[in-house]
Amino acid sequence: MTKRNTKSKQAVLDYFKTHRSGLRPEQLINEFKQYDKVTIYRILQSFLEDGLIHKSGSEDGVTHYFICKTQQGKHFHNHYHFKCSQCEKVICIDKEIEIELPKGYTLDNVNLWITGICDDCNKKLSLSNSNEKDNKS
Amino acid sequence: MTKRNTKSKQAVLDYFKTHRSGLRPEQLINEFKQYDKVTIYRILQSFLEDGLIHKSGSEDGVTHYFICKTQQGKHFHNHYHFKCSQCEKVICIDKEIEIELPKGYTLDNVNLWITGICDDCNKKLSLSNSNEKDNKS
DNA sequence: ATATTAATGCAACTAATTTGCGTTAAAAAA
DNA sequence: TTTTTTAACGCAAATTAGTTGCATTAATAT
Repeated sequence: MTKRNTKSKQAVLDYFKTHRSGLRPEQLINEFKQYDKVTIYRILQSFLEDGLIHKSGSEDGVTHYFICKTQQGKHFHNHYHFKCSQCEKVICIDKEIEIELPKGYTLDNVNLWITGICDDCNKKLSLSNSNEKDNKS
Repeated sequence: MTKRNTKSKQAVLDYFKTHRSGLRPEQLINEFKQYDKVTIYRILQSFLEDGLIHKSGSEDGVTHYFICKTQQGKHFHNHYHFKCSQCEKVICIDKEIEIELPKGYTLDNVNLWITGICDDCNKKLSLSNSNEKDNKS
């Protein structure tokens, strides 16, 4: 028999769709307390198999899942992950990356994580900086 | 008091120096059975603090450690990690990567993992392929 | 409606890493 | 060189992330 559509799967998929950012299993487990963590892991596994999401470990070793914008199975060198070190949000940015490998090397897959400050946080930071200047005691 | 130089630390550092490839804790634990695994983890932690090595999680979530060629503390966008899916070796390749971030985003750190086939394995593969052709039964 | 079996919940397990604590051994001080 | 100080060590136990087994529940094909 084929796969089944269940409430839990639907709920998790909806959650992915309303969150641009990458999601950690732990986040989902907390968000969906009504379901067992095993169920969450199995749902993620199932979505992976269906090519609905993709998985990537951040530089500090934490697994993140991302909804796939294009469902072409594998995800090649046309996106990367950005983690804001201020708000901790992770987003998946679609942009071609130029990779030049040494002679004789061939490429299968690319996993690129960038840490930095996102636009929102940069704006907030520059705002609070100028406030500090104004209100110095 | 400051940090101490011990036999175990020296041995692990030497091991790093004689291995171009990235090392997993598990590998080191096996290599240095004379030391407790906790000691290995603490040595790695200590080297990290001293900027002697850097840490990076591969796309399948396995932590790897790399000796730092330049000891300038942080490691910025001038290297990436290549894992050969044939021989499983991981090497750190120094090569500038062009990263173009969306407007308003600023960059701290880059962690790039590439999976593919290395030069050595590609050669072996093409060799065994041509042998197959010659010796077909 | 009923039968089939995918999906679930719970408990227990595994692997990777960390913490606590008493002991050992670098290296600073005597 | 000997003594003292405490960083580093070894061992056991804890923690965290993720997995497995199995009996039960609920989608869905008949």
